[in-house]
This record gives sequence, C-alpha cells and structure tokens, in this order.
Amino acid sequence: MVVFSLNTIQKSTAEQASNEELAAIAKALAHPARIQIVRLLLSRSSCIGGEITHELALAQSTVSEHLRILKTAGIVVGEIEHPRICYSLSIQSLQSLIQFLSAIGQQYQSENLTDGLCCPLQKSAEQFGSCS
Amino acid sequence: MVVFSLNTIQKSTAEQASNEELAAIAKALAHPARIQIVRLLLSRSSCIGGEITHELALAQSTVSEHLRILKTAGIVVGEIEHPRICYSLSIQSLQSLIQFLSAIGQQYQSENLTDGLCCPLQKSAEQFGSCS
DNA sequence: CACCATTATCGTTAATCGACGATTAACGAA
DNA sequence: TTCGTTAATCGTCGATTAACGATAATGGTG
Repeated sequence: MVVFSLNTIQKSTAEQASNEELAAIAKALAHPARIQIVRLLLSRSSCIGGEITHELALAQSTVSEHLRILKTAGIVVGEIEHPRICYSLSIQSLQSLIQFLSAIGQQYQSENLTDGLCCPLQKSAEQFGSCS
Repeated sequence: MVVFSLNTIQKSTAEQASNEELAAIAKALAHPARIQIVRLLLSRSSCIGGEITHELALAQSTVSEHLRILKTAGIVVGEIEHPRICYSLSIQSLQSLIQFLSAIGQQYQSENLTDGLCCPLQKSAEQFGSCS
C-alpha cells in the first residue's frame, strides 16, 4: 500500500487518494467519541474490549455503533477473544489522510507563508497586488 | 456551542487538542466536495473566487455552503476583493489534526509494528499471548 | 442612480446521523 | 445443556446535513 514518506510533494506523489477516500476517513474521525476511542486504543498497551464502553459516557449500543463506523473505515480492527473482542488500531487506513495533511503543512512551510492570507504564492513572490 | 471538558488525559504532551476540537476539524473535511476545495486552494498559485463553483459540479449555493463550513472551521479564509472573494487556506487550523495523526503514525512506526493486529505492544515485546 | 457580477442567505426536501433501550447472537464455563 | 458475559443488531426518535432554486446583499462601474 502507500508508504509513509515525509518529503512528498503532493502532485508528484504516485497515487493520490481520491476526494471520496479522504472524506470517508475524515468522516469516520468526525465525532468526539470516535476520537476518544482512537486515543484509548493508542494509549493502551494491551487489548481492550468493553472497557471502551466504560470509558465513554455512552450506552453500550452507541459505543458499538461508533466502533462499527471505525471498523468500516478500516481504522479499527477487532479480533474475537473469548467473551470479549480485542480492538486495535490499523494505522494503514490513516496513511492517506496523514499524507494529505502533511503535504499541506509542508507546502506552506516550504513557502514560508503566513497562512490565512490571500494569494500566498503571490505574496511570497513579493507580488502582492490584486488577486485575479 | 456547548463545550465538554471531560478531558481524558493520556499523555501530557504540551497541549493536546480536545476530542471535540479534532472531531470538528475532521468533520469539516468529511465531504468530498470540501476536500476538493482544499485541493483547489492548495494547487492554485493565485486567488480564486467563483472558479471553485465552476470546478465542482454543484450549485453555487451548495458550494457557498461548503465554503461556509470550511470557513467556520477556520480552514479557509476569505478576503473580499472587488466583486469576488479571495479564498485561501489557513494551515494553522489543521495543525492539531496533523499533529494528532502524525503522532499515531510515529508511535506505530517507532514500534515497528504491523498494524491491525491485536495487542501491538505485547506482540512487539514478544509477549504474544492472551489479551486481557 | 441603475446595472452587473459575485457571494450569502433563505426555505424546502430527502437523507443521514446519533443516541437510546431492547433484543439477539456467540461462546466458554458450570 | 443451561448460564453468564460480551458484543452486535434492531427499531425508533429527534437533530443535523446536503442539496437545490430563489432571493437578497454587496460593491464597483457606466
């Protein structure tokens, strides 16, 4: 799959994730409870099953639904283990989003830009005038 | 807007973005059209206004709504310029999400893990047994 | 002033999301 | 086999989202 590389300029990267793909990953992360689940899985050194339910202030069925969303997006995988299910992160699914965001950060950094301003490239070229 | 402050502290790096904050950024990116807008803004070396509307196969009002969402999240800023509006990216707003995702990638990378498997840390410690 | 181009907002509709309790399914253990 | 534990699924509800056309607002120009 896609390998983590730091010096990738967005355009010249071999395969670029589609808009739909990136949006799907972002959507899976677009809820505080799911971010919390990811953080929990990241912080634990061992597998956790229903502990997730106890950590979040949500009903079991709600947590299960959030886990389903994360699993569908490939961010989380679960292995059956006795009565519980062992959840863990699947970093691979996040790679395209990491790459996408990192590319943005790097492009802006390499251009030494203050952000939020109009016409960044024109500004960095001291050609700050009308933006047409 | 309600602010929940149940801060599940995991590792005290400087300041960690809240679950709500990260989810909000992800949510703003959680639509193909908005990803496309970000890409457009990233690829153009000059300001674009209504060109965005023409690039996306969506009605003007719909594009305006997507831009509003991105602006609300701070990802895009717009400067009025004659009849048009000059949109550009504000990388700062994405920093916390970039950091969050990069931290995940680095943690897994540093542990030399294959992902998607149960008990990554236990496995990397050759202690592959029951996950309790 | 009226005109024009551009963007924002309004109002509506269908679809999706998020939450919950209740129920079902798996499966090891007694 | 039955029991107990755990997770997934179902059904429902209110809230939110996404899309559109129509309309309003902005602001420079003739």
